Amino acid sequence: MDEHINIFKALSDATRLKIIWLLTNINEKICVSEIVEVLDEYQYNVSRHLKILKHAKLVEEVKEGKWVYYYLTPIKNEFRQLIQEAIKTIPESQMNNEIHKCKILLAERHK
Amino acid sequence: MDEHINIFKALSDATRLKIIWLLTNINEKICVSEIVEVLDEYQYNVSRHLKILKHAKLVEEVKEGKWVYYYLTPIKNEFRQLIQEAIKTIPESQMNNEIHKCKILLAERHK
DNA sequence: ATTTCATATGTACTAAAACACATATGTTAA
DNA sequence: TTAACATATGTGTTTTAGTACATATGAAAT
Repeated sequence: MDEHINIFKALSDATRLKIIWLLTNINEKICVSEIVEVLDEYQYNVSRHLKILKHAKLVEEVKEGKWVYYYLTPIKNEFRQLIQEAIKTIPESQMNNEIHKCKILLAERHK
Repeated sequence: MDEHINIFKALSDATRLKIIWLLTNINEKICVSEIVEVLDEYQYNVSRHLKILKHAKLVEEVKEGKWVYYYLTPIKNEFRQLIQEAIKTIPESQMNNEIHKCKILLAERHK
């Protein structure tokens, strides 16, 4: 019960929902400074929100040099599966072009 | 975006999640005093939580004499559908026998 | 008409979450 | 070894959410 509530709570903030939405739609890991740029939010706030998402077991992290990359925790139960699918249905139009900025940024990265 | 956040926010409280879980599993409308008894919570708190669920468009109400019955808002989009299915996967064991009390209470009602 | 019952809400209090500033930690580059 | 960069966190402040008590509203029963 508490685990489920933690997940709902983690998703009930605009910044955090955007992060999860991005990770869901981009299907790549992304580092803190990239999220900061895409969401145009303070670095310390992004870090704190990521901590909450990690606590809810929605994301995991991997360190690579100076950077810390975050990615969706692999799904291991039906509840998470359905929640992820629900998030997938949130239309891109509602993300006031964060996704667009993100795509440009990721394209840069692949050069 | 805000609508989705409102739904997640509505579900991120134990009392409210229990109410939605009950409605999901009982598949019947239920009145305020019944929820009060089943969840063993103050009447005024239940009323307030129901107001939040109504605001998130998760429940609707129908008045019958002195009583106000609440029921799940009929599902009209995929997001809600998936959220409902996710809630359905939360096992009864996590609801520390509220569901049991509820079943007894509903059985009484059908006499 | 008055009492009783079911539900909702005003108001005050408390607790929890979000935010902002400064700064710490750790890593790479110069 | 110092400077620059990426990320995290301590602390204080503000905002929001939850709770409790009293009481209002409105319907049914006496």
